[in-house]
Amino acid sequence: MSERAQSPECQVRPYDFSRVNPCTQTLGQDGLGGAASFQLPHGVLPDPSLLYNKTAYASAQTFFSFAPVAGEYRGSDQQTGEFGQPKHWYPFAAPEYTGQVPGVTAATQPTNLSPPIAETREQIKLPEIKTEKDAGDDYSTEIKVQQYPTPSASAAMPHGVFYSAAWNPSFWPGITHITPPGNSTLNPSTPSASSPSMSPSPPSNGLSGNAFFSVNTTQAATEPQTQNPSSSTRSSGSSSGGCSDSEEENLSTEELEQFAKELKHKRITLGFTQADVGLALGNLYGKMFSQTTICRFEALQLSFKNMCKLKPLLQRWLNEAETSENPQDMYKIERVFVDTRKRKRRTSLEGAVRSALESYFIKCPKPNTQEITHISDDLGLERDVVRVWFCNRRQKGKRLALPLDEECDGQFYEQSPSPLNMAPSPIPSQSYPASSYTGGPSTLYMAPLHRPDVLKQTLHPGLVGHLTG
DNA sequence: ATGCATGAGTT
DNA sequence: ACTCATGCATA
Repeated sequence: MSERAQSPECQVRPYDFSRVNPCTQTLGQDGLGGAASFQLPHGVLPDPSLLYNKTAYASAQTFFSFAPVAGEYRGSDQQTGEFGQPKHWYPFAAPEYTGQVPGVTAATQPTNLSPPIAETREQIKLPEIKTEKDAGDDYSTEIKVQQYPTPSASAAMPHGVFYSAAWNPSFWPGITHITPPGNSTLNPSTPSASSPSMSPSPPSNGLSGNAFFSVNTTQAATEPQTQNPSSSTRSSGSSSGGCSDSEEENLSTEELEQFAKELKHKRITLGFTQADVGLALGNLYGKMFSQTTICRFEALQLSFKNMCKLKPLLQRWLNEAETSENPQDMYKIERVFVDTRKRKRRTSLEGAVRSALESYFIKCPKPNTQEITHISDDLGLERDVVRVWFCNRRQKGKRLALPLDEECDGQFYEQSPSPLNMAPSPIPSQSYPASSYTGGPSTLYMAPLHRPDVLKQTLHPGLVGHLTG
């Protein structure tokens, strides 16, 4: 069994809403019609150009010298509701609304109305890596504000061109293999929103001119989508089987891919942001999600299981949104939460350090305590930072198949017999295929590996298992 | 959109 | 100590 064969299959638990994400992103970041995008993280007007400027990972080379103390922490001090809009403020983490009745369309009654509190945080700049040090006071009581954007933004219309969904299905259980001859999973010819049937209810947004806006009421209507058994061997793993909680059916990759695309498309058409969707889910079904998650869902960057788990919810939301008279209501429910918990300040690793870590990773993706210490020592990082980095790196490696070609081509990293022997090779490897990041969103999800053999060298057994079956 | 962090559940 | 789901913060 692979690692992913874990059982908590239906752990769609209420979660803890004490930490609700505030992401106030708006349309435009989707890499699609990017037009109207006025998001204000902290009252700072971002430069639209920035959003797309994925200036690769400037692979700092060769030295660990201290980064040019160019403060990277934006001086985002406050954000005193600069939107004339009223904001509902929940002084204390709203009690879980898990028990909410599905169907309560956006009717969330604000318990308390208060002016948002200004949040003040100080910036800490460290030479190389920025982390929180004594910032205990920094984020002890941050107020998260969720404000809703103007639906009109939906004017920015996509054109049906999405990223070339190329997340590697081969990492998912059930997806037997890569490139099955013929009916390959990655069929660019997504026959999805092909039927130009107008939506049953063009939202009051007045944006109904999208001829290609197809709504498959059949599919969306009643979520029970137990369809398409075409998915070969799925879910074999955890025999925990019975997931009474959510209808996580056997979905095929195509389906998910298809749905993700559809979701994104329609979401944008309806004028919702990813954050809106996440919020709406919470209000409608009691499970809130962040912009990040919705984003990852659309980008197919979640695990297969996770995708399957979320699909039904999103499906329902989509259905609601399409049917609703006032889709805007769905996200009008701006909320503010107070997160009293402290979170370590996100450390920002310097390019060179990342490269070094990457090198280490290639040699040994799973360093033990000792090795971690060694690495952290060598790079002058906190052990935990290193540990977490590796965790995330592994996780990332599973989500999207890394452009292994690049990594494997670099001959210098052979899998040393004994990882323990890792030599601190600060060789800023070209591990980070910066090139691939410059070409825009679509290039990121590049070529899913088609070389299981090569994979073995780099990935762990568990994954290989899926590949070689 | 993605890097780093957190926490629950596993192994 | 790891995996996995998820999210905050940031580019």
